[in-house]
Amino acid sequence: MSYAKYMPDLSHAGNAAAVNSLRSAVMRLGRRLKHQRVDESLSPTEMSVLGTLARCGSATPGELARKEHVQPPSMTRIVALLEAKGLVRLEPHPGDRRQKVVSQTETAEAMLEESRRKRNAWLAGLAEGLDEDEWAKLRAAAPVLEKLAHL
Amino acid sequence: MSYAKYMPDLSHAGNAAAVNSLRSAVMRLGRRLKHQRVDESLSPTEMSVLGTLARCGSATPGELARKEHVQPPSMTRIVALLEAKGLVRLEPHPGDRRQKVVSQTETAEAMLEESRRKRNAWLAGLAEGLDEDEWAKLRAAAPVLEKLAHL
DNA sequence: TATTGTTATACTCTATAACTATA
DNA sequence: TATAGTTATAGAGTATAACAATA
Repeated sequence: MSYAKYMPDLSHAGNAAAVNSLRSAVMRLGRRLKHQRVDESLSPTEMSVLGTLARCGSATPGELARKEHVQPPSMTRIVALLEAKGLVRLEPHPGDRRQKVVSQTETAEAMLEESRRKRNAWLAGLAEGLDEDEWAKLRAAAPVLEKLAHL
Repeated sequence: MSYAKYMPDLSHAGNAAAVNSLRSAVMRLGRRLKHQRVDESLSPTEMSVLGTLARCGSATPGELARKEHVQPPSMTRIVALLEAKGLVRLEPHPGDRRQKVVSQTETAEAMLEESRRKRNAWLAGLAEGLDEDEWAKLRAAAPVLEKLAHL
């Protein structure tokens, strides 16, 4: 059709292969990482709620339900289970007696840290098969992937 | 404790931050990509079975159960549902009349291709917020991530 | 006797609908 | 009257146990 110098957008076509490769690798790695669980008794959503609380500090059941894309009754049950396991604490909402405030306990914090450690160790073990040049490329791309994940 | 030049292993400590960053970004991106579904009526495992069949060509129900980390009775049900939807074909196993051979249909192939397209488009849209330097880093790391995902 | 796949049944997770308490 | 959360109930997905057919 036309030459590259007149079509800067062709660089996007060049990126298409990279995008396809990234999608495939990220989804596969993500699935395998998810299997590295530290507590088999917690469901994926329960783990996710703990992660959200770790990021946000605390939240009401309604906020959690919206963030986890789950209906309020499901969150009621999840929060009750997490409380029974000593992983979250429930307090009355200051200023609205209908609401509650959910926050993570020290136990949950320690469990999340152990979970991150375990997954990091698994990934690092997998990456032992890489040479120094490949490591360098990963180190360079890591911050970009993080930016992408939070866009 | 000691100096870097006497501890080449410290390069692994230097990689630890990258590993942590990668783990976090890959899991988050993976979760978000999983939500970009082309057919809401298929469960995650059903989609995964189709993906496995696309990679392997065909497999017996027992092989599929092992690959998907699911018990045989669950795979019986999944295969039956996929067959009812016209996404897989069942044939007798040549040489062992206890087994069956499951393979994907053209319909499934087309659906998977559309699914890849949709996720690629979503990811490419997200990555529009990156500059050329960041793109270059992603392009360089993409093959490494693919290698990692298949190790 | 061991293995492949199926049937019968129960458990877990989530959803919708109806209800209670508070705003 | 609207909103936050709960209770009651149903549906989807998976597991275990018991069984049939074949190796």
